Amino acid sequence: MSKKLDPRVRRTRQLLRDALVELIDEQGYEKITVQDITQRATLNRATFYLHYRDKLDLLYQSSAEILQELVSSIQPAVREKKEVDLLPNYDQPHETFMHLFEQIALNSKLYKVYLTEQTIPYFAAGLKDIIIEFVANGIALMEPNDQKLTVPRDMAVRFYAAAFLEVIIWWLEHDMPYTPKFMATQLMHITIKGPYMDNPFQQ
Amino acid sequence: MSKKLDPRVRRTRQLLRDALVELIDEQGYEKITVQDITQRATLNRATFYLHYRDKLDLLYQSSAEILQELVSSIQPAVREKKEVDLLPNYDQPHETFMHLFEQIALNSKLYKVYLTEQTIPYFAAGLKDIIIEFVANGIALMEPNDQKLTVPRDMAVRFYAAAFLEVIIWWLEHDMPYTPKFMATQLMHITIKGPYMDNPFQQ
DNA sequence: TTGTATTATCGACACTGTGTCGTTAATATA
DNA sequence: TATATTAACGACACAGTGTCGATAATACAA
Repeated sequence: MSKKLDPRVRRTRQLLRDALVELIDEQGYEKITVQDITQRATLNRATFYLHYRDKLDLLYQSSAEILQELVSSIQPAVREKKEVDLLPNYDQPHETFMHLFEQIALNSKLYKVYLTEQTIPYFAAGLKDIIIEFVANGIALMEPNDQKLTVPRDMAVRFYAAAFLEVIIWWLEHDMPYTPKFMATQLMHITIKGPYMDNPFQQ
Repeated sequence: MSKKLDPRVRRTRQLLRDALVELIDEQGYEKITVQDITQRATLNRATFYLHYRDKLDLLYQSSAEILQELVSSIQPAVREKKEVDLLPNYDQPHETFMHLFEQIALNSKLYKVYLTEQTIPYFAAGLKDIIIEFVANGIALMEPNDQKLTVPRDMAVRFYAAAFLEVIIWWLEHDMPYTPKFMATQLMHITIKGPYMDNPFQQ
């Protein structure tokens, strides 16, 4: 991944990406101009165009890189586990989602800004796609038979993926009041039992 | 609501709003300029500024109006019902959500464009807020005691609201393959029973 | 340590889109 | 039909964009 890239180039790109996050946090994505970004990064505006096509391109590349790191950090941890350990268990947090929360906590400033700023394209959608993968795998492992699902499979996958993403955003908006382990456990609880402790509708 | 507004003004605003939806569908929100919008609406660019501050203002006002219509159309239908009829039931679709799907179907072109275009600010968030209200009311009616919820109340509310919104988007993306009644029933199923017909974790 | 290739800086340019004039034309309603 | 309201139109200064060519700085290899 990290080729022998000129340190100056890495420095310049990092400055631009940091400036972008800061400015989005302060003013919102829409209001920002390339001029603003290069000014904050203490770089010449022409330098920006040596690295990115426009403001959106900078956002896309930053997002893709962050999300790639997220996936890379979770895959190996999960591969070590045996399949049986990945099955949901009411009192044990799911490994994948625990790692997900942990990794996000390491970059919480960026995730919070990118996920809560309403005008940011791509990032939330990209993260949702990643979670969709996880959820699809989890449901497939638990129940491969479509007939034994309460609703169409892809509807269920989208349902839980969006719900999980929302809980992540909730957690960031509240400045991470619980540990990743606790959060992953909570997801397990609500997914398995639903919202109510005593559910009169369950057989 | 509808004051004695000059017909020409209503016509102009409608032209601008229709042009906005069309152009977002064709090119995406970010690429569109005020010039594009007025050209499509066959209006002078200066006329635009007599009604809206900028592109975002047009989007906000259109969104707010559509969402206001949605809420207005659901409230009276629900008020007629007795409280007991609003409690969830496994084989009956929830009234509120059935009306929600029906109302969205009446304006499906706009909802589809506004909800699936990733770069549109506000609209999805606004609809989510509305659904949050419905969900919060539903859970409060079903279980007023916080101790008897599996997770913190506001976490559960956000969880299901985001999940419901995602199912609406799924439905629109697939060009409404099921009736509103069927969709509302499906939501009831997955919310009450979870994704699996036979759930070994339920007491 | 020095030479060379790469990258950043700088000032300038044409271009697009914005927001706002003042004037003139069109039109809804009384 | 009169009149008040709104739209159309052309013009303007301005902000931001994307791209030049020339010059300066710097990383890295010999």
